Amino acid sequence: MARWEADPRGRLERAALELFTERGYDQTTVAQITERAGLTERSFYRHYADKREVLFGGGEELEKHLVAAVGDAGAGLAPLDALITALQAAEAVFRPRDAARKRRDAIAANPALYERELIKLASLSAALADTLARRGVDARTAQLATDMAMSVFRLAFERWIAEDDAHFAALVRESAHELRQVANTTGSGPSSSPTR
Amino acid sequence: MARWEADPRGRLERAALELFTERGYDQTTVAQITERAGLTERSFYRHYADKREVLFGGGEELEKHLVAAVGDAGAGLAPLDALITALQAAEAVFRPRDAARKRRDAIAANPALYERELIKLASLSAALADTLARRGVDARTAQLATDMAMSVFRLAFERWIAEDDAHFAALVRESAHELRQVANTTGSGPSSSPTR
DNA sequence: AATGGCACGACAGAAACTGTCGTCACTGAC
DNA sequence: GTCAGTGACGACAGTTTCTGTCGTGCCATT
Repeated sequence: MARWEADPRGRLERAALELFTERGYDQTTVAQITERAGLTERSFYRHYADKREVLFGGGEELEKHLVAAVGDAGAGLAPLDALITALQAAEAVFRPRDAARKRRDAIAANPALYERELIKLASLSAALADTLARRGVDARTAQLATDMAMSVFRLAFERWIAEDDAHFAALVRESAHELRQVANTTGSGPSSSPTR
Repeated sequence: MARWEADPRGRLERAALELFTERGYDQTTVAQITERAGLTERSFYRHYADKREVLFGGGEELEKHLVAAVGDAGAGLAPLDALITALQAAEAVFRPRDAARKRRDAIAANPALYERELIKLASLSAALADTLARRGVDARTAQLATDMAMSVFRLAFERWIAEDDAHFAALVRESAHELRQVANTTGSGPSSSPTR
């Protein structure tokens, strides 16, 4: 017989999301989370660097997945095209929509959690730009392309969460198309009609 | 005679930047900052919501300045053009280059500070997008245009800090030009030659 | 059966932050 | 001139987050 219950991280993450939803992030202490999950406060910090981190367990998985996808798609495509292509495969590592929604609501309700969300996205962005750079793309070009791709990603993800039967890849394509329109609608740039 | 020394915020911010530079953010306590600035720990939290905030005093000023500039430039320009035009006036509210450099180094050396930097930029981004939206720009278009403008801003600011006699407005124009090139270099978009 | 690794509990403590109350220079009304 | 605010601060206690350290018992390897 095992000395402790299984899957401590899963228990902590579920307990945390419940409590954050019930009473808010600030009003729940780490002691309450660990009490509900059935371990001690000290053990919480063995699994997570700080209190916020308990909501961001899947971040590395998404990063690895997208970095690999950019590697695959990178062949003959322009940097932004490679990124947009890779993004379309992201839905595979998303949480179920309702869990993603609860998590999003908790983050939106608390600036400290939003800060953490931002640095996770920045880390993802840096990893993608680095992947492009390793494939010979100029550093500034990689940065600009990745920033645009992340803008598309955020927009598509918001819409994916909001619309019950949305298909993420389609939202990515639509958003990327809109982004290119916005980039080109200008007095000084090419006045060609948008992509079709 | 005044009961207390003048400019407590200025003293706190200078003391904090000194200490962060000398021994790092994590290794300096709020008590040390307030001791050097000549007041108590409790008063620190009357001026700043938390320890990190002491490095981000000028954020509101930049935000107001840019929001106003977008309002002025908004007339007949496309959203992204209005933002890029506004950004070119940002240097007026920058700190001296050496102070900006120290601040940047402290932020780059500490993830917690970088998180705060990101949420400040996100707040600026939201304010700019809101300004566009108030002028009748579609919400998604405003978001995409603002994200691209912020990408240009970050890139231009990095270069402004790195190069001793750089002119910010010129860096903004160059970076915006590069961004449009990257957006257009694609198999599906317009294949016209870049802006000149 | 001995060995070491690993995940956790138990405990102590530093540092970040908050609540509350008292103090005193300054301000404006009278 | 005086006298009740007001505002900025000090003093102090308390909570919560986070860290350091050590001990314990299950488990796998040999």
